[in-house]
Amino acid sequence: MALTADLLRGHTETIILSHLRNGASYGYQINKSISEKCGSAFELKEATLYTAFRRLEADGMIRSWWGDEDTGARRRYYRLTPLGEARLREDLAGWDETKRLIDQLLDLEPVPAENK
Amino acid sequence: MALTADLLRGHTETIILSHLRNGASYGYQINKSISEKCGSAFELKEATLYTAFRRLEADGMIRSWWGDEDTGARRRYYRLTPLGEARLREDLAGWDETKRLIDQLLDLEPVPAENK
DNA sequence: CATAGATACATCACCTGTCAAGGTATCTAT
DNA sequence: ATAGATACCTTGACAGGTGATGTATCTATG
Repeated sequence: MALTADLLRGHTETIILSHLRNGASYGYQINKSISEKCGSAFELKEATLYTAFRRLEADGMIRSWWGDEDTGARRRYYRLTPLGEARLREDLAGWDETKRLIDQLLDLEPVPAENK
Repeated sequence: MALTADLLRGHTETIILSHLRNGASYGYQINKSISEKCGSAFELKEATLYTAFRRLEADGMIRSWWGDEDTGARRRYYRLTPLGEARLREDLAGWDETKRLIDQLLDLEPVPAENK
């Protein structure tokens, strides 16, 4: 298992939603932003990104439209829907809970020593 | 996506290895211990557990043997190998890094505001 | 003694998210 | 012209998780 390959599985959608919090953006931009944020530690693959976009839009979490650029390659913009905003809030809470849960399962947290 | 379904994917092996840190144990016991630790929040499924055991043993991370119980159902015990101990150390470090990385990707960490 | 439930192991087929590989098209710099 | 960046997309394969199902033993209950 690679250092950061399967460990981020399931977080892709949350990461995307989070990147749309501050306004609409498009795929390439989001990917760039993510890459810059983690240096060489991790890279969201394009295939993963676009399949996640599909899923999120099919689920009504984001909406997309073609930009009207008259120069350069066309861009498909995405923005959060109200559903997506709610989902993001849930996911953030879920991540917080997940962190605590895994920490506990790995004995990284001092557990109240009343068992045994 | 459920609250804690796909989010723990990839951590199963680490969780198992961690549970073997304090000595040998067997599948059912490990599963019970995990369940108790997280209440109703999460449950390691048996199928998941046993396939993980297979993988870990095939990779030389754990070793197993049949217990000599003369009463009750037979038990297959597992213990860490030196390889497994090393792997656990790596995984724990990896988890720490993963936490920081995801936090950053979700804008949960104050990032040095020198970009843009 | 029949029944239910806990203990304890195991396998199989399926589902889902990830990703390598490949593709298209436009603009900019040399 | 050529290379490289920008920008999108699809396909097939893979791997881990899991529901369903099966085995066998022991204990408690009426």
